[in-house]
Amino acid sequence: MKNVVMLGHLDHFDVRQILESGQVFRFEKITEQSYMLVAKQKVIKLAQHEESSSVMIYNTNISELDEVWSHYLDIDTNYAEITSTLSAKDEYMAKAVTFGRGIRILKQDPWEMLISFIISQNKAISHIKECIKNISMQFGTPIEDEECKGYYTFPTPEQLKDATEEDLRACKVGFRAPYILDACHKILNEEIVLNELYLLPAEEAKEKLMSIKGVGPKIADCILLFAYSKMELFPTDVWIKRVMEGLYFEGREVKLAEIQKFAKSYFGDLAGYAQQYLFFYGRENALFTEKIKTKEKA
DNA sequence: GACCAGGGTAACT
DNA sequence: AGTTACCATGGT
Repeated sequence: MKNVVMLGHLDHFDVRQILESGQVFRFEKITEQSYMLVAKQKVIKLAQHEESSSVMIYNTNISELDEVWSHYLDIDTNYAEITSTLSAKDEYMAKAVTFGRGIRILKQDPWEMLISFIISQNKAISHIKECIKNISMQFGTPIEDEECKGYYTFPTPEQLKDATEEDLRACKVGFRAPYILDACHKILNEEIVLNELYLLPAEEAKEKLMSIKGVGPKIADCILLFAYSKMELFPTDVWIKRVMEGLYFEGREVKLAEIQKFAKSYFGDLAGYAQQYLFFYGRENALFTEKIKTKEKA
């Protein structure tokens, strides 16, 4: 039976920061303090109390928390240690960690991450969310739930294989439609077995993923970080590139390879975490100053 | 209407 | 090996 579960005394856990840090796309903001989240073929509501910061998870129960959500939400990782190590690196990193101290890196489904980040290329996050919602409604399965209606699972490869390129374009994925179909085929004919990638070193897993059309180094890094917990990776998108150039390269433009090399030596096994704090800090600041600008104009 | 978004591919030197 | 045009779509 579904109910409510509370996570109390949990530091380094901010629902908004976790969901709005660009790692997950299947959520909706309900109020300032609560979100709906679709994951693991289920729908839950996450609500966080402003002062006590305790988290309520609606539409689940204790055993499901133990079996599913605790792992998904990365509850057992010691973020106190991670943040203190990163904060000691430099002043800016310390600021980023303070700003996003409630971030956790979720352990999401490899197949869903693969398709989601193929869609992500050269798109804004809000639009990525729309595309994924369209695809789920079109090809996923309605989630049977007394409390939460109108939600759909992310389609399996078997469900998605019936999609035509036109179907996918109708979901607004544009030129990425053939990429999605190629991913589908390579999974179904077992040219790539996603579960085997957990066991491979990051570099080998990355090569396999990049044999799929539309999957380059950045997208492969995202999949490996957000689904396979390869925490040493440092996905470098346009935001991270700007932040890194400003911080560690005196503002001059540098190659992706140079940023990767620096991040690997500077952040080591914590590169993935560092990347997430920097992304969240850099992006929220940029969006904030942009908002101020447009307000001044008006 | 140009420019940008959690980039990558293919066709060029 | 290193550049560059182009790729859909929506927002500013």
